[in-house]
Amino acid sequence: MSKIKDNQIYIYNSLKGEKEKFVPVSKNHVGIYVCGPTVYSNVHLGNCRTFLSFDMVVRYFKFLGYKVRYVRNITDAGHLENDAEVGEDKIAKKARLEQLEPMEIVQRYTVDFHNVMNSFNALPPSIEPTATGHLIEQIEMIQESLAKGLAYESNGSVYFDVKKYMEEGGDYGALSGRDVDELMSGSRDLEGQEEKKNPTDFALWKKASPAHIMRWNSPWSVGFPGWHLECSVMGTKYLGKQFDIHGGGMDLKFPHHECEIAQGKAANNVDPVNYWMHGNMLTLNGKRMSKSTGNTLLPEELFSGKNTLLEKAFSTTVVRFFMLQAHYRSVLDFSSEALTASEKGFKKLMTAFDILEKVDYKPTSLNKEENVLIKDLCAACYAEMNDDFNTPKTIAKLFDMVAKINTYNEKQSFGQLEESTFKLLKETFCGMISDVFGLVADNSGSNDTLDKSIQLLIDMRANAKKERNFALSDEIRDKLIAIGVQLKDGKEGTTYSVE
RNA sequence: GGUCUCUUGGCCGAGUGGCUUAGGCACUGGUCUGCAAAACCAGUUACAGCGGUUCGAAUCCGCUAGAGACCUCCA
Repeated sequence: MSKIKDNQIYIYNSLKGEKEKFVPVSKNHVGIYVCGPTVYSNVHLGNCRTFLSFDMVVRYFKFLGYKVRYVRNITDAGHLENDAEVGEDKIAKKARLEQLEPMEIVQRYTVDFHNVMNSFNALPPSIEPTATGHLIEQIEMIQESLAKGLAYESNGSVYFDVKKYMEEGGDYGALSGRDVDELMSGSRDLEGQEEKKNPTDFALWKKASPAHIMRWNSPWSVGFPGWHLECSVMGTKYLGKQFDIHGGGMDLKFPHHECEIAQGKAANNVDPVNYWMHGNMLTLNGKRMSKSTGNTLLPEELFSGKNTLLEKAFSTTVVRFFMLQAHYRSVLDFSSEALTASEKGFKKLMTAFDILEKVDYKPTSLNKEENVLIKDLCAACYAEMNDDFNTPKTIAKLFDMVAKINTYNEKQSFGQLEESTFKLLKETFCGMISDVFGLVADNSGSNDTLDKSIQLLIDMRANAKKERNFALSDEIRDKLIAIGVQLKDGKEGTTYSVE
């Protein structure tokens, strides 16, 4: 519990445009809502970045001892498409093309999404609600807005009245820095526009066209809920009318999150969210990954290496580490070269991790300087994380620790640290890597049999060296490296690592 | 067209008024080794351009150039 007290987190609040002291609604508890995927196709790496960013955020809160309720929705209905078949549900379109039930599509890609998230070692949310599972609540929220005069019905559809909302003290545009008057004049001509009082008004309920397969009954028409409603409904239902953190990708800031604020405020007379967090985009070839433009990379292509952009296959853990090396609010460009560099650094980090996990601590005479240095490094890790989850800076500190760990290991001098300092080092270093960053060593290739086999070869090589039979000892070393096993000669004997 | 953001060394990527040598990768030298690798130590390369504010600016302001995001479904 004291860890919470010792670590005051500052969060960059998109709503205010600055870092703010994090004070939860309920002491030692965090309620966080993250906009989940629209399940009409495979999630790509760009989608993954956002979810992994917030996975790190949730993990850090938990690491400090907060009780976290993490809600991340599945959007399985309601998003409109803006090409030839305007007004049609994305999911419905795909369903017809593939001659499948809409829910079959939803099921397939939900499963895919879960598999991908698992492979990245992302923690599952506490609640993963679906839009279709909350239609009653959505209809109720529309009714509330209508009752308050902040929404109006038009031709079977219901729209949110932004102008009225502004007149009653609303601040539509505050999150995304937009001027409502400009939006009123600058909006494009979209289908259904004539039903609206003003171009900025957005749909709460849409009457379904005959081609629209996903449809439900409502007091106004057979149709489907508006694009922004589900998050408002599910966020407040599970986290309260005013909750701590709402996260999502930068691209959702406008209009999605702007509308969410308006809906929430209209329904409950309070700002629904205290801290808005927006993760930045993962780019490919300098441009944002996007389903609609096809500029994407799928996780499975990464693991198999089957993409012209990739020189080789990469593991999920390396990709995760790569992403953590950049701050979540910065654009990150994906490239094979950058990933290769990360992979090498990651291995170095994990080697030190293994050393620390296995080392036997025996106190010797105290080295005050080193003792203080380690304590400072540990404190710095927390300080960097507390500063708007600055993972790249935290990682820089971890690498400083790597140098220390390696030196201590080589000189067998962990004992020069106080026992409490050693424990702190282990807890901080290993805790940040595995608990907060969710990084796990790739031990896929190693097991007991392998370990014994390689140990046998190490012994044989040692004997060959003793007899100065370097041809044999080098052959063992070189052939092992060709297989992917690297021998490491140290003062205390030879160890190995598996590629 | 409107709104906004970014431009850091060979590459990735932090930083934000005066020592951060950020860190990683790569490279160079050294220690270790039978030779290597690994590890450690040391070192090199920088703040898009121009002008301004300031005792001092990569960091603040302005202009120019380039890139990107949002304005429409999108993490």
